[in-house]
Amino acid sequence: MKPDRAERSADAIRELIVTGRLTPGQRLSEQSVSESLDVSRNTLREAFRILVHEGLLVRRPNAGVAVATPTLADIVDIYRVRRLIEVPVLAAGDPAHPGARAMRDAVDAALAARLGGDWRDIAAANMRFHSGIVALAGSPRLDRVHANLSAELRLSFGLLGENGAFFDGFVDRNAGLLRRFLAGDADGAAADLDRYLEDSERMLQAIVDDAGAGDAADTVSQ
Amino acid sequence: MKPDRAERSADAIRELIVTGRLTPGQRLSEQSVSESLDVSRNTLREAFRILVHEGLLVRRPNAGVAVATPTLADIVDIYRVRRLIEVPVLAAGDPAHPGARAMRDAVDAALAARLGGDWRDIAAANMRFHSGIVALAGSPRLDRVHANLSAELRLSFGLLGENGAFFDGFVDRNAGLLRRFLAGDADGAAADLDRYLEDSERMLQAIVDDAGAGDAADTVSQ
DNA sequence: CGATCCTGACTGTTGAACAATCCGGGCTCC
DNA sequence: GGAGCCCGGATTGTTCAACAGTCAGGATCG
Repeated sequence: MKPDRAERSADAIRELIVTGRLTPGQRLSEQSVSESLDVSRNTLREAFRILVHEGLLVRRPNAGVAVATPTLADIVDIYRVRRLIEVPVLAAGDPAHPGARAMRDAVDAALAARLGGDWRDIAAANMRFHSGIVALAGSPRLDRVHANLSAELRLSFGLLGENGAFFDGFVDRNAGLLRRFLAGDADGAAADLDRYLEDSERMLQAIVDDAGAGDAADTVSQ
Repeated sequence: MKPDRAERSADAIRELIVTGRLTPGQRLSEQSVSESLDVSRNTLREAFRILVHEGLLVRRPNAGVAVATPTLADIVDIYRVRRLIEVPVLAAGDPAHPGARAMRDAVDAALAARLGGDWRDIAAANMRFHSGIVALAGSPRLDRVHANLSAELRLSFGLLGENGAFFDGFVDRNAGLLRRFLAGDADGAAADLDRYLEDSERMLQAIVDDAGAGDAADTVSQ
C-alpha cells in the first residue's frame, strides 16, 4: 500500500518516460531530479538502479544516467519476444479467465478513445488489451516481463511524434480478434494476433526508420 | 569491464544465493553484509535493489531483505515460462547458430561432470545447455529473462539438499535432444524438450513437496 | 588557428546522523 | 504461574555532508 520512496520515485520517473515527457537520450542529473522529486541523492540512486535494470535508463560510467534511446534492433527484439509470449498464451487461453474481461474493457476503452481523438489514450488502451492477453496465462513472471516490454515500447513510441494515427487501424482488429476468441476460436484469434504483431512491427519499423535516419544512437540493451 | 561497486556486490550476493551458501528465508543485515563485502551501506542498498528486482531477495518493510523462499507455485510458474520460451525457440532454431555450439559444450561438460560426481557441476552444465537453447533466438531480452529464471531456479535447487542425483537422468536426454537438433530435426527436438521440461517440473515438485511439507512460506513473487 | 591546461561540475562512494519501527526481555498484574 | 504490557536496544529508511576521480568545455598560450 505504501511502497518506499525509492520505488515511488522510480514509478514517477517511469511515468515521465513512457508518457514522453522525458525524451530518449536525455540526461538525468542526480541533483536536479532529486530536488524536483524531493528525495535525497542516495534514494534517487536506488530508483535509478531499478530503471536501469528495466532498460528504461542507461548508465554511462562517470556520466550518470540517461533515458534509453531504443534502436531499430530493440524494437524488433521487443516485438519478437511479444509474439513469442502472446500468441501461444492466447491460443491456450480460456475465455472465462479474468484476463478476457480486461481485454474486453480495453477494447471498449479504445473505441471510446478513438472518438475522443487523443491517440495516447488509444495507445494506452491497446497496451491494456495486450496485458489482458498475457494475464490469461496467470503467470506473475510473464506479467512482469510483459509489463517491462510495454514500458520499453511506450518509450519507443515517443519517437512517433504525431504519427500516432498509427493505432487507429488496430482498434478494429483488436475487436475482431477478441470476438473470435470469446466465441471459442482461440487458435484463429492467435493467428490473427500473430499477423497483428507482424504488421505492427513493420509499421513501427518504417516510422522509426525514416524518423531517426542518420541517428546511430546507443542501444537500449545493457 | 569494471562494473560499479553496487553491481559487483549484487553479483557476489547472487553467487552466494544460487550456490546455496545463503539459504531461503535467511535475513541479510545491511550492516553485517556491507562489512563483509567492504562497501558502504548506501552502496549495498543499491545492490539489494537489483536483487529484489530480480526476485532473489524479498523486501519486508522495516525488516530489511531476506533470501526469497520459492513456493511450489513459483516453481510451477518458472517452468511454465521456460517451456513457453525454450520450446518454440528450439523449434525455430538454426543448428549453425553459436548457441548450438554452447549446447554442445554444455553436454560435454555435463558428461564429464557426471564422472566427477559433483551434482552441482551437472546442474550448472545443464543450465548452460538451456541458456544455449535460448541463445538460438538471438534476443538479448530473452537471454536476460532466461538468465533470471535460471537464477531463481538455482535458488529453488537449494531446497534439494542432496537429492541432486535428480539430474543424472537428464544428461542423456540432453545429449539425445541435441543430436536430433543438430541432425536437422528441430521439431522433434522441441517435442523432446517439451517432455523434458514437463518431467523436470514434476520431479522438482515432488521433491519440494515432501521436503517442505508444512512450510507455508511467503511467495517469491512480489 | 590549434593544442594544452585549467577550472568547474558531476558522478561514485563513503561515513555519520536521526526518526521510525520492530523485536525480545523483563516487569506487572491477575 | 501465566498473560499482558512496556521499555530499551537494534535495525531499517532516509537524509546530509564530504571527497576523490573523471569528464566537458572554456581560457590560455604558442
